Amino acid sequence: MSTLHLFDSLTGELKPFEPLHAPKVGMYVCGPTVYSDVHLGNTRTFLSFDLLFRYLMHLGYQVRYVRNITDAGHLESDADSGEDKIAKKARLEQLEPMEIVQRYTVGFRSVMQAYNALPPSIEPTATGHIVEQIELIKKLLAEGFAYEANGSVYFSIETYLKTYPYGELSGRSIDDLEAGTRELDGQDDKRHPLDFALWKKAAPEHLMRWPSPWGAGFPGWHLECSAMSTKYLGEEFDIHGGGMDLKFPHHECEIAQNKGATGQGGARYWLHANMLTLNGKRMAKSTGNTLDPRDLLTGNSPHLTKAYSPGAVRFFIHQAHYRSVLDFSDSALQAAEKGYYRLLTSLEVLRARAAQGPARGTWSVADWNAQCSEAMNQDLNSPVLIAQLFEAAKAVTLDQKDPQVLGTEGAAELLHSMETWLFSVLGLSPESHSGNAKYQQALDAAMSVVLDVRRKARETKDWTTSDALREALSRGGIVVQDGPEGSSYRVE
RNA sequence: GGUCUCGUGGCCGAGAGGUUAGGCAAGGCUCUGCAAAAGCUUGUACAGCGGUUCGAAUCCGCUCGAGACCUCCA
Repeated sequence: MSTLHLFDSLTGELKPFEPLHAPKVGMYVCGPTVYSDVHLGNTRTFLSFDLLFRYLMHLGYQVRYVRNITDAGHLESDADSGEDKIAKKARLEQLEPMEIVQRYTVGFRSVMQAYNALPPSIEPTATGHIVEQIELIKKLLAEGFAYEANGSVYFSIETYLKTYPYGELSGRSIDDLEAGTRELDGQDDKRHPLDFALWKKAAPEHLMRWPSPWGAGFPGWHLECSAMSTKYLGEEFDIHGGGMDLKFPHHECEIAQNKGATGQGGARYWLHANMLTLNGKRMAKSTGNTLDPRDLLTGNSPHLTKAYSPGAVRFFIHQAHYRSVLDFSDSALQAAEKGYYRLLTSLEVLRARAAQGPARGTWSVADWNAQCSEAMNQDLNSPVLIAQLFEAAKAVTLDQKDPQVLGTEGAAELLHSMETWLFSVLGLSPESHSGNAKYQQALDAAMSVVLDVRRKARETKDWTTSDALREALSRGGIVVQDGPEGSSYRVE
């Protein structure tokens, strides 16, 4: 029996997972900035952490999962003239900033729900924690890690370096970082180019603003996560997750803020989910190389040939390891969908299995389950878990011919286990291929009439009529299949 | 320019110093009026060039290629 190991970005190692206060686990994940629709890349990250959340609960942990909503807006640039992203969008659309926030927050939640991601335990907003952020700045000022300049407050990297290292998470040296520093306008207030803002003075036209001891302004980019993770999970907690692109500077700064204020770096395990690429390039709102997760469900995108179910998309995502770059393509998604439906069919076969054969079969469900756990324990290796599910499907097929394979109790256990892995852990939903029950009933009724006519034609070997009917139905998206026990149909 | 990651069979994607990943597609077979579906089965891959080793796709070096970060971004 193995135990859960997670890859910690800070040490670059696979570490055995030992919670600080088992069976409680604290987990913080950087959520979306709600100034536009989430794209499929964002979705992948959140589904990766949903998988972790689910697996931790599967292991019996009581997880407090905190995922923030960034609604205070980030600067567009580091310059003093920088404009709040949310405020900018608001001006463009002639809306209140909080209207933008509300619209995209609702959109984000509906996408997460559509893809069967469990809601986090707490979903705190940055604007709801201005007080905590101001308190954190006060603490950093008191500790000497921050300084005020012209109504703004900055974190001092030089001071910080006297006590702590900086750049550990991203593996960067100060020299490297300085080499990469660019000249930006309006940075006069900063003492050092690597310093970052904790509080920014708001320009008169800036819409999102709050009073503070340093005047009207708004919080810096990295502050909210430090403030909210500390508030809800403590100065030291178990897991912090986010997208790979947040590693630097966001998480690096977060660690510095935490250590500066509390002496603790925050999380003990830093997890980073890798990017989803489209056409070999990173999906990003700013470049337009994006795919809306909702479009996958309608098929309404130039990148798609058809609509997919949320389960098929999730299956596709979990067929790659969360730390690998995954390249999206319609054909890859189709391949995943076919495999996924095969597994669901196998599950239906297992559900319908007659109680026959011995109690235990020759195929060990316990061994199989152990292998599934082993896969997930290796840093959430969902691709291997899925490969195991196909092994189970193979056993189900063998069992159909020979009930000695699974046996009565074995089959029941396998069914329960497969459902657990597929639905509870991988977060796939037990979907029906059909839609609305009322229309399904009506269609069944109509089809039984048509198939009956066709059956009569076939009995008299009137292949012309029978094939014409099948052809016509096929054009309408109904596939008819003839089997030994008659004909069946499915909608494609 | 700096830091780093990756390059696996037709495609997607695990693994990893010697042992079958898995899925999809493709070929063959079974079934079948035909078709479909389903089942069985086949393929022997790890960018290139060197090196270490009894043995490397897996370790080291170089080359080529791709990507990420260095600037808000999951």
